[in-house]
Amino acid sequence: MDKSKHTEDNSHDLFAVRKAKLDHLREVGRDPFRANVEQKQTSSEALALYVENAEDTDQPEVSVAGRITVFRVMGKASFCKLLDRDGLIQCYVTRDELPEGEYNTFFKKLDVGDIVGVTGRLFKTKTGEVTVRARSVTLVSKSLRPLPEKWHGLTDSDKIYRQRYLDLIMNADSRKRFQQRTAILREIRQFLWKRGFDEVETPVLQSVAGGAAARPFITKSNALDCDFYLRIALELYLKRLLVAGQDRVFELGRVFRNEGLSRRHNPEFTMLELYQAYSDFSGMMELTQSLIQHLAEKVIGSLDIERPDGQIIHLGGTWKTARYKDLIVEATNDSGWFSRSREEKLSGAQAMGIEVNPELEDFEITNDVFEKRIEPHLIQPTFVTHIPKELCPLAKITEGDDSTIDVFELCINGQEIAPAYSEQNDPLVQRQMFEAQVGEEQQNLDQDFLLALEHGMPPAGGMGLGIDRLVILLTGADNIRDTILFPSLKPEL
RNA sequence: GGGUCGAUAGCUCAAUCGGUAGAGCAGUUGACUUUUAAUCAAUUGGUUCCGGGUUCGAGUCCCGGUCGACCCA
Repeated sequence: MDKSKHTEDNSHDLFAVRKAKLDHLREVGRDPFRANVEQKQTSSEALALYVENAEDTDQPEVSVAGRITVFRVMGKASFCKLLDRDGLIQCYVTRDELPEGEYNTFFKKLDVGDIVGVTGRLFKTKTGEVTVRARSVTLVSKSLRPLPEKWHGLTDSDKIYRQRYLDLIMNADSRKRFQQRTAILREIRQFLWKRGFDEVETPVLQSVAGGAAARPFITKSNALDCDFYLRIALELYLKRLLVAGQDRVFELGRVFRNEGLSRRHNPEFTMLELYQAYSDFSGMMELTQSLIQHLAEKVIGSLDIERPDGQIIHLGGTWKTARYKDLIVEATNDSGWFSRSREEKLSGAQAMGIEVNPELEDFEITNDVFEKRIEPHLIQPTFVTHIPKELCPLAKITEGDDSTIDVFELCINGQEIAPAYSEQNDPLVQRQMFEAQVGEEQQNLDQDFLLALEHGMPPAGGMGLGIDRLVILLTGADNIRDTILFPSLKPEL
């Protein structure tokens, strides 16, 4: 994009007009970028300093800084609004209150988008808006590109994602959502620190991508002359730390899955995984519920969350639990479902209108029923328990029922958001489960992890929480891309 | 991967049946010392996503491609 072409009349060329203004500033000895300015207050801090019912001359002086987003020149007086990290503040600028000549030769030539510092006393306009009466305006960064239109803002979804900075400048909703995401991450850490968990960092580059069933990204180390996988889960390294004696650990980090993109999937996404020795899946149930309730109260300020469709999700109280098998029996209306043959399940699922890959294993057909006919309807928080052992090789078998494992999947908002287990710590059983899972592909078996387990891992509860889906839930977003600052997109050219 | 829809000025959008590409905002010039999408007057600005084709004539129809959104897998 070359916007710097020169023509006779370039008043239509917004870049050229601003570049000419920039050149002029340099000619008269003002550096349009280098000068800094002291920001003594943010917009909201400044507004809070206003003294009600006091004379204008008794109001405090403030120094604010930010990007001009509104610019109204009305002859010898002007209003502009500055956007900073807290929001907007209005400034009132007049010819007579700026230093001699500044108003006409400098201030009026500023543009929407420029970043300035403004100092002056507060006052209230006749429409009641607390405003800074400027006695000085300092340009600290000239903007060479126009901002999107002020009323409609930026709506082109492609531009919103590719030029997120414009979205964040223009759309207060978007700013708020990402501030909430930041607050969620902060409050997760606060919550876990209080419970004695330590935050750790484990490898992103792994020679075996384990801990989940997903296709990894592959990359290459030049120095070590070998391939690495980008991690698909955090689990196997965190459990090594349980072996090491770190009884309460968590990691909050990016994982990568080389699979499709959708409203609910981004190739890189953020996971919380935590492990607590001498706990189990029921301990995790308490922790998960408390954590999410804490986040809702602290960040959103309510335990009732409204979805984009208006439905309310109630996060208060003790959440419902339901056994996987009971949900399946209810959905299929077949109390004998689990004793049916593979072929009977296949035709049963098809009779429910589910497109099933006929190659699928017995338990996979059942899980298709779960994912397509049950999970989407679990809007209110529900712990789904006693899940078939085939679905997760890393958890302990339920005592008294060797077909299920000590697990829950927390479903909210129609999607799985957090699985938790009583972690498998029998190295021999773990090896069998792994071997059954990887089949012939022995290179996908993490021998080093099994070696660690053979040294003895304390019994532990573990939990994984998909942060992006949690943010969708708590902020009422309807798309994962609206919760990720820079979602994965195809290159433009 | 499949289906549907979309891409026109910096931004948000129009453009009838295939017949001179328009508006608002932004920009430029002028007026205006309490505005709130400020107002008033004048005015500039187009590779209609890209490449082919049909046609006297294509933003519009056809074919191929790129990117995106939604739905499905």
